[in-house]
Amino acid sequence: MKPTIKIIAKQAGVSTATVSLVMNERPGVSAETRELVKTTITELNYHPKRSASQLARKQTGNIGFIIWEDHFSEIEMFYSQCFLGIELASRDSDYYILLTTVKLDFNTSTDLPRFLKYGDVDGVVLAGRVPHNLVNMLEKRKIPFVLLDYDIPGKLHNKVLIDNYSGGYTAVQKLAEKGRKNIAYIGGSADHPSIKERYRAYTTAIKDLKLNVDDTNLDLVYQTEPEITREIGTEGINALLAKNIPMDAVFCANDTLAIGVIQELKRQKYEVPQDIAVMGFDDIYAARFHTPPLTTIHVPKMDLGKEAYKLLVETINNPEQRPQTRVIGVDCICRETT
Amino acid sequence: MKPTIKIIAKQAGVSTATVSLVMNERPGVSAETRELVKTTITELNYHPKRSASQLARKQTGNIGFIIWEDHFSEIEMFYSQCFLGIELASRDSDYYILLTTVKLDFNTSTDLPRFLKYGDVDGVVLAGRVPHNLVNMLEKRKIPFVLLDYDIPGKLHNKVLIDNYSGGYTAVQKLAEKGRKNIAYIGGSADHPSIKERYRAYTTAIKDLKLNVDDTNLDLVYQTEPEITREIGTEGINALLAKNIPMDAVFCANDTLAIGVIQELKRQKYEVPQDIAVMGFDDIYAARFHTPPLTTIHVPKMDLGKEAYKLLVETINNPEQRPQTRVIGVDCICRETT
DNA sequence: AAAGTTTATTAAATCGGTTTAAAGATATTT
DNA sequence: AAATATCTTTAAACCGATTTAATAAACTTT
Repeated sequence: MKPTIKIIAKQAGVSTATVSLVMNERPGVSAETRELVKTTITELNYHPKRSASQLARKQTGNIGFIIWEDHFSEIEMFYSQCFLGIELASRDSDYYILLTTVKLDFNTSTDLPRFLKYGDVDGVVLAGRVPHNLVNMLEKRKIPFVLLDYDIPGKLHNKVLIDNYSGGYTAVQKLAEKGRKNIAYIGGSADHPSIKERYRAYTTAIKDLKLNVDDTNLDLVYQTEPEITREIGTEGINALLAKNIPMDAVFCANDTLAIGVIQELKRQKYEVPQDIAVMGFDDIYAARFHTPPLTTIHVPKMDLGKEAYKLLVETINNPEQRPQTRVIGVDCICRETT
Repeated sequence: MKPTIKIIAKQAGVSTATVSLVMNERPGVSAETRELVKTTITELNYHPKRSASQLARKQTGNIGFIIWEDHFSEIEMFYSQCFLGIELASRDSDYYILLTTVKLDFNTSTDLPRFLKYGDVDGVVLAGRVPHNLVNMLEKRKIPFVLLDYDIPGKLHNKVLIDNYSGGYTAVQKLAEKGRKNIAYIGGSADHPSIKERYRAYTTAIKDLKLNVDDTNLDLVYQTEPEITREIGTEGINALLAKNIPMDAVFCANDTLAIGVIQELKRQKYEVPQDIAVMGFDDIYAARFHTPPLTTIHVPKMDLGKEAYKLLVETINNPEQRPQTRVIGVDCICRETT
């Protein structure tokens, strides 16, 4: 039988109250007693039962992680890595992470994740694009939450963002450093805040660095609405090539696009990077193992998760704290496509 | 304030015991009382508190999902999909799934997942290749568990497997139906039980169907130990081409390899499928969107997870049940590489 | 040395369910 | 009609922690 707090108390010759105080590192216990209790705890290998302490504390000890179904299944591991960062960070705390997916066309009353319906979490991390009505609902119900790599413009929320702007700027800068003069941009999901920022950085950098002088109309840009896939990359590069404007580099809004672009360029016998350099964004797993290995803006996904976790826990412990925005820096990893 | 069982009892004019009996669908309550209690429960939107019922029931209400770190991060979503199947299946039960990763060189005493160390799960699903000492430990501690897509030869465990053999056989059969006579095999991770089975099916089918007659030494095989990557595919196809044996099709032990193979074939100006047909295995997300779309053996990953979940819950509820093996069927999805 | 503080300790209530055992009500047998 | 069996219902114990409020002990003041 696993030991309980009573066993420990009896064994150490103190009350359960004292044991509890020691376990939770709270004052009001003499040094000797504290020591005594601690050794008994380790001797008997005692671990307090979660359900009991949760019941008494009126906490659940769980954190929810919500992600759009398609994102978890289909995009190349980006958010899974964020999840892993959270899971890792949670390991030296008392929280467990409950992962669930939602559909984007989701109905607050019928599709609500179980752990929200039954109040089984103390807070929630929302990864990537999530239903706005879900966010509103959390706000209304005053459930602590953090947006991870997502932003609802005009709303003040806790959020952890990638430094998309500086990443985009660096990307263009690096290409310029390598001597590229006519740098194109290919982006999908133009409505996603992150992608918007990357594009904004691109245009600014182009101007600042006085690039694309042959192209006064900023015509080296291909953007579409749909989700980002390799096919959009293929489509995009073809559209740009068709314009017959000088172009010696492409900055892609993410790696998946970039891989699609390179594939198509290779098919059409362009040499990468000799003829056209390609820069991605995200540094997904495939980027490193691509042939040739993709130069890209590295996003520390685990760190994103870690930071979201930290921010959430702070918010849980301090509900009155004003919503915060934390920005995670990125850097360029030069591989062989530039 | 959220209603408690007491509130419900008072509201319905019965005891908490009765409410509990009704909630858990247990006998000993008259039809009218049952009805009355049920309506009060829905009226007040009552949900029993997990921690309280867990404490009383001496259960945790959690199921652990353990996966090798590298598998979760790097292999193309295979096990993430299995996880999703489990998560989905768990939704209409009372279990929550706790996902964690372990390193393969893992030490039972220092690296034990938290939920095992503290006894916070009622059972565990182990996905893919996992440390054997972990399995032994679960066995010793009599914690219910199910292996998902893994098998420790010579040991009797609960496990859910892919029908690798029939999948492999079908693969060869389909290629033969398309008129292919010299079918090669490329496989990595030769020590993985699943891969072994696929290879066994290949050799048997080749014999049964009297293929590869030009090659009496079964020399159209490339196998290596390391993890499966696209690069191994490239390596493999080159090794086979170098042999200069007639070859009009390649069956790859999984899709990742297959994609590597196709990439290399294209680079070397072979036409797929005209010159060489390529068949994969797994039907990963990328297979569908590959150019050309990959013909492959579809593995219903969500169903794998679902079945593992069902089996685990059965085992939890009936610990004396003998270990079971459940095999999940597969089928060939013909796309454009054959 | 008595009174007042401060510190250490614990008895007992509490969290919100489940379950056992006993009582109460009904139905059945003799 | 009394005795027995069956079905409903519930009081109270229990699960294993936390926390409050009271007590006991040690330390300061005057």
